[in-house]
Amino acid sequence: MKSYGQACPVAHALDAVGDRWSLLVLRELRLGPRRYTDLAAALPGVGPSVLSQRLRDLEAGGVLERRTLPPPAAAVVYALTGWGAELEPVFRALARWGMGSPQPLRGSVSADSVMLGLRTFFRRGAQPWTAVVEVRVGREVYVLRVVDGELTELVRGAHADSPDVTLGGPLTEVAAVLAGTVAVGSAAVTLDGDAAVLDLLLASVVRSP
Amino acid sequence: MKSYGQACPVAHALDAVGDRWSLLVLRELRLGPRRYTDLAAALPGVGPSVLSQRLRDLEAGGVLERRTLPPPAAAVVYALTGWGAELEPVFRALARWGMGSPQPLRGSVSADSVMLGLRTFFRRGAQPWTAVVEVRVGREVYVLRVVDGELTELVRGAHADSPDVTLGGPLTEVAAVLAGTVAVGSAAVTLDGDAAVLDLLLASVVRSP
DNA sequence: CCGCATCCCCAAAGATACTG
DNA sequence: CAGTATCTTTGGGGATGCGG
Repeated sequence: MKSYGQACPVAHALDAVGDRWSLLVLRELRLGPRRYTDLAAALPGVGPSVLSQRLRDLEAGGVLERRTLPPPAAAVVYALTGWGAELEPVFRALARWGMGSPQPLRGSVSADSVMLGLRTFFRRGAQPWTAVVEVRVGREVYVLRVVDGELTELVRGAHADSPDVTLGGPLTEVAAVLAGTVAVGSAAVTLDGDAAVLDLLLASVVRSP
Repeated sequence: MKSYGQACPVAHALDAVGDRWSLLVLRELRLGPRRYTDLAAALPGVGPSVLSQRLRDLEAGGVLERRTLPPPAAAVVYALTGWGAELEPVFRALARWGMGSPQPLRGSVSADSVMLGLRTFFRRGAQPWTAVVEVRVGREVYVLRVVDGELTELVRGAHADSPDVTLGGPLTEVAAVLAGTVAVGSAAVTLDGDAAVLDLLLASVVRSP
């Protein structure tokens, strides 16, 4: 796409990530590297040519990088660069603004989306706590680490450290629990480990302001 | 443009303001309402049909509103709605990210852009201060109000209150002064009023972190 | 003038098929 | 699995023109 031709930093940012699908591709990488096929599956309607075009543009723009994993994995993954990872405040601001929409959100919900909601609305609470929480939704596994009340890590995939608590269940149930809509006891979810840690987590997710 | 069809709040936000030119149109409204012709002039390359299309879409989406001023003005202006004004954190995040680009910003600089840089990087300092600053660049006039160290207002156009200090001059000179690149004394700018207030302002604009 | 609508042309997106 | 090739459709860029 053509550049806006303005020195304004907003225009410059949009030159880099303003194309259709670009920010959604990058959103998919917020929880870790993904393969081409994963991206295509997570972005219904994108079309293979547009996706590969975006991946090339974003790589050329220094926002993401293409990594070829060594054998025997022998797979290609796309990951955010340092500059790309700095888009986090942009995603937070966009997500908060989108949540405040007068019109309701419609469409399908993904597991990633549920987990990223935690990152968007996580607030450090009054008393610092430290824990590792594992969330298993469908066949996806996520790990989040809180150190001194700060969310320091939220990634897709299993983790080296054993979690203090594990929450598992179908997407809608886990989403309801994490959104605070349904209590843990009355939802069709499994809970292993320290239930108090999960309460601390839920208390740290503030969606109102 | 077609919806992304995802319930993700980021996707929903992009459904509303993700079209080409949309966010730049809204950026033009951050400092106050503008007319169609002003928008067209501020966005070189947009084309009248696309601009009016965007204005209609954004109005239908509840992001901006079309106002017909009463006679004798009898002009049409476009202004942000309440929800549209809440895009401010998105612009701040995008601008900060754009400034951190590994590639240099190229293109033309506008007076609005210079003033918005102040809003993007303004930080409340250690000691609170209160003042009204007027900036005259070219034939544009801007007024910014600081109350207790907080930037409470930054608008285009003259203001009712008389300013404590007025900075004036050509675009490049004023931009250099406000960016801290050039000292006030050695720039081709005029300064009327309390020079200490301008120093306080410049000290409140922190671009590094 | 200001605020668009129309028209034409090209570039980009969507969809499908296919290949190293 | 990771894309490319191809085709069709849609949308953007640019110029002109018209009504208020």
